[in-house]
Amino acid sequence: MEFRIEIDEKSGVPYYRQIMEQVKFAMARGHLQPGDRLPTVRQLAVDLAINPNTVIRAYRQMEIEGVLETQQGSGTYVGRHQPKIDRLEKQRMLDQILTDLLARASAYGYSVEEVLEGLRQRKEES
Amino acid sequence: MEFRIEIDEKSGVPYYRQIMEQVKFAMARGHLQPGDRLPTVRQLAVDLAINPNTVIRAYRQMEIEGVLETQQGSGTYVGRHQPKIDRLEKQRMLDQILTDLLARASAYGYSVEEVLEGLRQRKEES
DNA sequence: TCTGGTGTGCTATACATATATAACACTAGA
DNA sequence: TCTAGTGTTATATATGTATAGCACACCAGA
Repeated sequence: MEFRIEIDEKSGVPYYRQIMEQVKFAMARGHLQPGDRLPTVRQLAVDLAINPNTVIRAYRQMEIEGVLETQQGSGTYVGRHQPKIDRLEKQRMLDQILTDLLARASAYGYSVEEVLEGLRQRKEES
Repeated sequence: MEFRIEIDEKSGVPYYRQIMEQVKFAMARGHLQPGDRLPTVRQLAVDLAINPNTVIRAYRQMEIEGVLETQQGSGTYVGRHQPKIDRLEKQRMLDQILTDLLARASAYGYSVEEVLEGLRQRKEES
């Protein structure tokens, strides 16, 4: 399963929200299918180096929303009701990421063009 | 001056950070030039319908970083003396920023191409 | 000089976020 | 039945975020 969560500590976005967003995006992309088992609370907490309560908060919130189903003693699973992530929301998230990127870059004197060029080189290398 | 700030209440990103990001982004794309006067603390607070202290926090943080200069009684301005940064460190920082970006983008399922396209659009807008 | 607009400083309050720690309840498998 | 692993709950603590309100200091212009 190509499903990995990463926490950006510098983004200012609460950890539990980052977890929720990435799980939902993975579901929308099909990387997480209904019935799939999510990482355990404890394991994900260790992987992300955060407190288990923070993972619980993200999972529980998504269960309330109906996108996840938890079975105490067994695990947390992807529910049948897929979250709706429309084009607008995807665009908004990309905008947010790009704004954050450009803000950091400009703090070091980079222009949009320079960032663009740097990214092109990255792409070529891979 | 085509410089406008908007607050996304749903994003989870603190208001003062959104202000900082957008000011820096406007600088990067040239919409804000050194010496330009920023909106007053009170005016921006009214426009964004937030508390003046939140605006102050954003401005003060950027002054500490050296990107803004405040003149009490007069206003807040884009700094004329942008911080000098060692070229090597600058290059290293761009690498770091790009790495962070790509990690975050991939966590949300965006491809390098999508990120590139988003950046191109940003460039066109400026 | 006076006045209005500006940034600054401070206190207080409320809420959100994340942590640490410990216990509890349920499930699956040996 | 026992055990390990799972999600759950609770308490306490620290920090971050945003608000409200007030007083003060500085500057430019009338």
